[in-house]
Amino acid sequence: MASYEDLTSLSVRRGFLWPAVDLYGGFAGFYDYGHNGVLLRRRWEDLWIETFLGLSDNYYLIDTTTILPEAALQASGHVEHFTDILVTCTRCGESYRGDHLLEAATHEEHEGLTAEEIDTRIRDLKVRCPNCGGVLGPGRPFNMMFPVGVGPTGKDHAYLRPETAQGVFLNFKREFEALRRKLPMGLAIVGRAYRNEISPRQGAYRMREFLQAELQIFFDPETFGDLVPLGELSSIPVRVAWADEKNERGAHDLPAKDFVARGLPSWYVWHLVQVQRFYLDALRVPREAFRFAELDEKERAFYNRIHFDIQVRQESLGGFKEVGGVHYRTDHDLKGHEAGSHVKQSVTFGSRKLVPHVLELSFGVDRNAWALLDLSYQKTDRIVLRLPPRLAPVPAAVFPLVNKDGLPEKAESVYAALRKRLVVFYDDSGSIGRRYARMDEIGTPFSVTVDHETLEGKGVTVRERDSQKQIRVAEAELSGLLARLLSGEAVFAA
RNA sequence: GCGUGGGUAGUCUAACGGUAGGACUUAGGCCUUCCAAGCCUACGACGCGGGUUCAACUCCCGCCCCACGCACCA
Repeated sequence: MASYEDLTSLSVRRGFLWPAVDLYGGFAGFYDYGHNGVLLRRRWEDLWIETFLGLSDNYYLIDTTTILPEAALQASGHVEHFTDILVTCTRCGESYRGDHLLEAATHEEHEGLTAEEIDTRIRDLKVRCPNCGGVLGPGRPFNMMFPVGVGPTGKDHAYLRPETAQGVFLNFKREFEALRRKLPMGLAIVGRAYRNEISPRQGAYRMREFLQAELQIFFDPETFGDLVPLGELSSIPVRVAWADEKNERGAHDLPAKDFVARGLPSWYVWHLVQVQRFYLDALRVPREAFRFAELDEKERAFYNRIHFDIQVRQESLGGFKEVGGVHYRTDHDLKGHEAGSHVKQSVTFGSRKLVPHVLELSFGVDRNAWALLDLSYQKTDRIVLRLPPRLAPVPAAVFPLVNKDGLPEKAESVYAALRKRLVVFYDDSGSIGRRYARMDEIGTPFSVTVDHETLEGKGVTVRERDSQKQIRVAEAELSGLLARLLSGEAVFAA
């Protein structure tokens, strides 16, 4: 159980993350990572890459620019759909989306109007503030994308990318050739994206600059289901909250085949199962703290036909919170870029000529890192981060039991040998108990102590974080055993 | 963006219109044969800017930042 304050305090004290630029009073929506935060995040990324690129031998990582010219984001639909005209009441100060006000007054769609057009219609229709009846002020455009002036004149309009996905779509044809024209093809990016959030909140949850890990899978909708057959997965229970249950606190289990019975494509359900495995088995998220949440048509982004959020229940954020999503984007993006660029995006695969469809597995890296901190946090007489061993920033530490009798020298040589294979931390300050406690706070699963018996050739002790129990291990077997404990090949048995 | 509450060492917290105190942490030392022990020492703070005042951490104004509620979240 971790309160928001518990986690921010620990994060700052132990070098995970904190508000950016706090030297100058802070910068809302931006966070910096310290040494342990970066290690945690990178271990999550490694596991993500291993898991999701491992779904096929034709899935790869690419890397693309974070600044995109207006034309590309026009074609993707972001320039239009990302800009809202906001209107503020001059009396009570409430803000509204101009198109929503007009829609309520006329029951007609008013998409894509300029601020001036909205002002004119509000005046003509005598629309007043729905809250207090006051006079509405002038409309002003608000774009969720950060504009960037490129070149000496700044006249070449560009934006910081609002999602990594567009970088993949822009490179689809290049990679389809380079990867020798095979479907399905998966292209992933782990990189930064930027959104000018109106009010960033809750630490790493809603930021203006954040890390995404996204895999775009290009496939032929006619055959994809045969390539990833549900088979024995069809009876696997999947945690879900349907759109009409989204406000409920929990979720229920439903066999995968029942999702298909409800009309979802079997290949989509197959990927839900894989994502759930990643959370439950690899990240060790407790079953009751995980769920997919269905989004109905009103909640979905303009490009998604099927959309389930991936949610993790976090005490510090007040319940289930989105950490990712599984999005069926159809051929929306490639068709959009085909129309915008006048470059054909259709390809020939087998006997079919088609514009491939896209399934997007999208994850917020910062949100996932935060969720891990939240779920791992345990406070009794001391604080312990019960991270899965593989995700711990520092997997092992080495201490001399006392600083005399040649123990520090021996411990340093054990440390020197271990660090050739692992990230290890050496500490000889304070009492032995204090050193264990320090490692517990950053989630280090195993601590090695050199004592007097070590000098007699009786090996070292290995202490496990969660049980505080110890086993004695011969020096020659130490690094091999630690490696097996971390990978999960061996279990700690005291 | 609106409203409410708030901002004092790394963390948690106290007080005051006149020398900003403690606890924990950290570093060094003594001691120590396994879970934040004890003793000594040291480092370290009033979010930023302006105003009032002989004097402002304290009062006033503006800004920044944080939490919560509303709105927003393609």
